[in-house]
Amino acid sequence: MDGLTIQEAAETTGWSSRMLRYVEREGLIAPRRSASGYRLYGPEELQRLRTLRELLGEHELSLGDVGFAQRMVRDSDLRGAVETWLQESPTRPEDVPANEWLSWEQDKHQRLLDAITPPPTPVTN
Amino acid sequence: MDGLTIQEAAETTGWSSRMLRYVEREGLIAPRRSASGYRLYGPEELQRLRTLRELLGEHELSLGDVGFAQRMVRDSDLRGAVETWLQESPTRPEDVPANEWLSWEQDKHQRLLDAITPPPTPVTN
DNA sequence: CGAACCTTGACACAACCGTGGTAAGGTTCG
DNA sequence: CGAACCTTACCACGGTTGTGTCAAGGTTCG
Repeated sequence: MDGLTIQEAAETTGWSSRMLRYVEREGLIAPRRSASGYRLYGPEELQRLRTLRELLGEHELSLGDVGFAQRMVRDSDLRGAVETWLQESPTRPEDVPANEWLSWEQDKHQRLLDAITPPPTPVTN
Repeated sequence: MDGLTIQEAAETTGWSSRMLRYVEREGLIAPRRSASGYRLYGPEELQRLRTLRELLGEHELSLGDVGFAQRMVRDSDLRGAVETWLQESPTRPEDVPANEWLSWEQDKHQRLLDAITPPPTPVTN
């Protein structure tokens, strides 16, 4: 069995083994399994666990938040919907198809610029 | 007083007035106030409330999730940190501290030796 | 003026979150 | 073999979410 067991991983990352299972159930870090079902944490998972810990500590966010961010990265449909809503204050109908999330990164400045120049759009109720 | 009061807004948007206050406390939609402190919902807020309702209905997410997405849009520091973590999945052995590698390599051979005599145990939990 | 609103604050409550523990049973390994 | 792990599943418990309701007091407007 190469890879650390859950308890060993817990000790080197600062999580409890209980939380390691929880993190996995949240869809964030799922180590591979041995033939008999034991979780086996490799260096990569250990590193991610540490940085995850750091991330949670530095900003005010929850595992659920990170899980949600991940969902948005993977589900472009969801991401598009949320992004669209967030930018909807200045209300504009036709919008970019919101492709991959990288466009989010690359376009962010443009989008911000767009967002602060709102065309006065009266909505008919 | 131009603008709908909270109850009127509730009726046209499908939220309860209670939830309208809650949505506001979540930082999502804050209508302007009259001189005496009454919430006054304009067409734009009403529209946003409706689309927010739609968004929550169509995807499996919470007000908190949308609030978090908004935080990420506004706080580029936070967004950067989360994005960085999410992209960190690819294996990068160089990032692993040397001492980590030591214990890793140390155990590896032993673990491998142990692993080459695996009884194919069917896991039946 | 008085009914019908509005405000904030508080109590209530189910459902979930984060976390620990325990139990019953399988796996590893000296 | 037997101690020390591992697995899942469940109980517990304070905290947060989402939602309603009620109270005490201010505002609007016919």
